[in-house]
Amino acid sequence: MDGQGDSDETRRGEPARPTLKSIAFMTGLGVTTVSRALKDAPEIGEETRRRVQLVARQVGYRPNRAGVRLRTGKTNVISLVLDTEDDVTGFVSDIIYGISDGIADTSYHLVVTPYSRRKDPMEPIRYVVETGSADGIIISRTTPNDPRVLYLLEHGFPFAAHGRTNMGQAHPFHDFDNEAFGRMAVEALVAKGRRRMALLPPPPALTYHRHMRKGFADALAEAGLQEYSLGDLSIDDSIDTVRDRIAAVAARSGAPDGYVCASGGAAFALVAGLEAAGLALGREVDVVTKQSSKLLRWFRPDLQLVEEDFRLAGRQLALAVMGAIAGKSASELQTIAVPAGGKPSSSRP
Amino acid sequence: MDGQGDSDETRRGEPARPTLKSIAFMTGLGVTTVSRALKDAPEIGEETRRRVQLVARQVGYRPNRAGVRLRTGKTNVISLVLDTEDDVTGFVSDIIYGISDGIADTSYHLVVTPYSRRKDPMEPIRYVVETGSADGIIISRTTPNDPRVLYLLEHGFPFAAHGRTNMGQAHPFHDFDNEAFGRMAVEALVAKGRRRMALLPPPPALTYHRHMRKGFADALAEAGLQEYSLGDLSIDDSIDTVRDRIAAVAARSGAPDGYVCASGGAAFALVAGLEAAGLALGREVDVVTKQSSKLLRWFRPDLQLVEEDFRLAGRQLALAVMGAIAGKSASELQTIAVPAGGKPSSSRP
DNA sequence: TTCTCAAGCTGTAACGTTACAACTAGTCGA
DNA sequence: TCGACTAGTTGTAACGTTACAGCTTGAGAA
Repeated sequence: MDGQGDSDETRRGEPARPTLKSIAFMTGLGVTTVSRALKDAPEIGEETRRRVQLVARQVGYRPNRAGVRLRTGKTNVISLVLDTEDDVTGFVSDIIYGISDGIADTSYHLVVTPYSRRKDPMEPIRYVVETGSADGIIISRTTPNDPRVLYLLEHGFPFAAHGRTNMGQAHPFHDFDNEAFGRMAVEALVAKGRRRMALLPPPPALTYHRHMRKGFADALAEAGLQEYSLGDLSIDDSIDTVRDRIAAVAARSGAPDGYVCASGGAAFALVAGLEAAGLALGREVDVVTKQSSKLLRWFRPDLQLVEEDFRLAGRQLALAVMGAIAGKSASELQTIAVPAGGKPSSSRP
Repeated sequence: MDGQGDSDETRRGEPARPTLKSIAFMTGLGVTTVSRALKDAPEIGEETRRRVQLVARQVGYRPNRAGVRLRTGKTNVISLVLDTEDDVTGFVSDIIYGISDGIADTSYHLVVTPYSRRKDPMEPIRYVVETGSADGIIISRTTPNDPRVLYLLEHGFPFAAHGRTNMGQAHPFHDFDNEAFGRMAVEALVAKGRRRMALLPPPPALTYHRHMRKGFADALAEAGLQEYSLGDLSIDDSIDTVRDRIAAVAARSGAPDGYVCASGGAAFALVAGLEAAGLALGREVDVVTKQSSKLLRWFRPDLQLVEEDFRLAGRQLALAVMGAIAGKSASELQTIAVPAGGKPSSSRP
């Protein structure tokens, strides 16, 4: 509609969206004044400010994001970088809802930027930073020496990591206390009289593998027990792999009688493997697992569950990135969620 | 960095992002020519076009989204409007991955716009349309007379619905053939010798409730059977509600011996209810359910499963919105996924 | 030679916003 | 009376892009 002058109607008869210009016209002020008045700049007169804000509210003024972004570089976007191979258990949706919750009542939008683990994990990060398509990034599957974290720190780009690193540089993160989980899981098994403990851990590349393993190992040591190793098996292996490997292990003599499982999804496979070997939960063997979906509780009542709240994680991550964008120091933007309740619980009375 | 002239470095020493202007300078051409050359406009000379495109590729030119958006109104954004109360089973992540897949290699970004079912479902729709913050919208939980669809049609705003409507107006959608599911579920139960069938349906407000109910009813009629009604129970009820109500029903004499369940999440609760009443799957009773997560198959091997592919749904929805944005007619943008395999399958050999 | 036309290229303005430098009017002190 | 100052307001330019209306050049027709 170039050169059609200051019509306030578009072709289809919708009222044109109000701009600073139209508010300036209505109030008889200059565009600059209106802009400043709306953001409570100090050099605007009290009455003018109120008048402008009243009119703006009346006509439903919403700043044009493209205009702001072009002029200031501020995108009002947070980019969630996701691994699309992930997520057997569907915790991603909870994280998304959590983030949405965290950015509600702010001007931020959430953009989902996917990548495939099998391709280059740096690719989406570089894209966002180079094109400036977001003000901040949320990453997950954090590793101890994460190249994405390094890159983002080097470029001074605001971000928050789901999980910690081990690189000697502070950065915003939210994490679940997997060390505490590992410890309390073992303690619960010990309390049930189990002695031969195995851990089905997260993949070794991820930082929280170490946390969980430490909690697990510490508690074992305290109880004077040895770990029964499952080799390189991890919750990232396919469901069928986990089931078959566990079935094989469980059939041996001296097999574990207590399992700690790092994810709800893998717990299904783990239990299936145990049962394939003829073992019954709560009889020959016990399992403690983190649960993300509520469904696990219906799967086997004898499973010992520790809740991990991914909505909370999403909310915390949102707050952390926004803090980083606002320039807060990293040390203020680090949170760790402790496992709820203190004791794993089963749904068997 | 206003008024600093044509420096090609930013303060932090990063090379400035190339713009049309910088490419124009490098090639010695005008900005307009470069713009036209990059989009293969016909009035540009063959050699010039190639030269410009070469340089652009070399320097890694990416059009500035804010610039395009401000000038043309094109946002290159697709908005997925999600109900944050939803999703016990976590299928949302699969839809998101599917959409991501569908928009890969296009210039579209995916923005997640959440709302709460308990608040106004129109709110996010109006927001997107009024602020023009996306080129197209994907909605789910479609109802037969969906006010969102009406609004979007009236405003000529491109969208795709996950699920059909019944409003006598064609629009883009993707749907799962729930009628076929209902029918084949009953047939599978009949084949197992079950006679007293109950349906645990989607909430009555959603369109696919009717589809599933029709398939269910038709197959019942063909087999000369009557439905055992579960009253107003639906898969949107809480897990505990479903379990308790099913347990109560199952304890009656003449209780159903065959159940059709509309969602994987609810199946957990349904089975829990049956077992609480002392019934065993595959013995006194059989259950056919749609599965979204792969996990259901490990829950009870005797469950009869019909796979619904939500990644596919996401991909189709993405194609449908993009088609709508491109101005294709609605009739070309309607797809229905048929249940795979033809027969519900259990993991019991 | 002049005119017309097409091909190829260019400059200007505008989208909505904000940084910046300026301007106006009024107040106050000397 | 003047100058200095402050509070409040303003216009201009620019962010990167594209629509549009030109411009230039050379070829071909008359």
